[in-house]
Amino acid sequence: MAKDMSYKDKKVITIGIVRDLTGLSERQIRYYEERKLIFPERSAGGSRKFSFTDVELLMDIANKIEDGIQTHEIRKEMLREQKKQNQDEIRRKMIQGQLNAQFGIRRNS
Amino acid sequence: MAKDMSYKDKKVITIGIVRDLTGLSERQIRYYEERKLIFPERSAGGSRKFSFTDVELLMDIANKIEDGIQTHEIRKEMLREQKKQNQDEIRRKMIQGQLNAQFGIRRNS
DNA sequence: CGTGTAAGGAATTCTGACACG
DNA sequence: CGTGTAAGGAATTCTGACACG
Repeated sequence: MAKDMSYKDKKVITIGIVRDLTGLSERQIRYYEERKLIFPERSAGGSRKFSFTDVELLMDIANKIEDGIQTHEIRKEMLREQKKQNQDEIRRKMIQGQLNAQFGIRRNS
Repeated sequence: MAKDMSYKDKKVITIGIVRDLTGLSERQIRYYEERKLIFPERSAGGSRKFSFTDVELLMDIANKIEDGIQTHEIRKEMLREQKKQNQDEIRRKMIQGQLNAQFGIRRNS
């Protein structure tokens, strides 16, 4: 049922490692979280946990910042992409629903 | 040239996360390293860094320990597998070498 | 706006050792 | 042999704030 995440999306990397992986400062990483560009999870004790996807996203963000794009703009971009992907998802499911209605239940929702 | 490791083999997970992921105690994890069953890397400050592959291996190890197999046996098993894989690798390269000699250089060593 | 930094505290990790069995 | 635990210290991470611009 629930999308069961590959390694790439598992939140298991602490901020120090992310710093080493991206070359960004911890300050920058925390700031981008504050601006809602990334969403690390938390350990029981409160430490941030990132995924490889987050690491890649951070590098994209860093590039855009260097190009002078503001975090607010980056966030809006990301929301637009998110919205588009959601719509594609809905469309896909509707088409699948049509097929199911005509030809019966199929595997792979 | 150098095998460029997928996410699965990157050493980026600290011991606390590995503990949560495997259900093992930190003591057990450190002990299996001491017995040369796993080989975490180290951060600049000395903290262990594991990969997802290590995490999976640890779960296999834990199962074998439960079955009463000793760490020394597990290590020998692993060395045997390692050896076999190396031989397969050599064989593969030799065959590829033969092909190259007869039909010229090909992509994908 | 984006980032550096010093501050103080809490969580994390490390090693070597004693214990049990 | 494999694992728990208390011990002391060092490395890691956290938050809120001041600074600059």
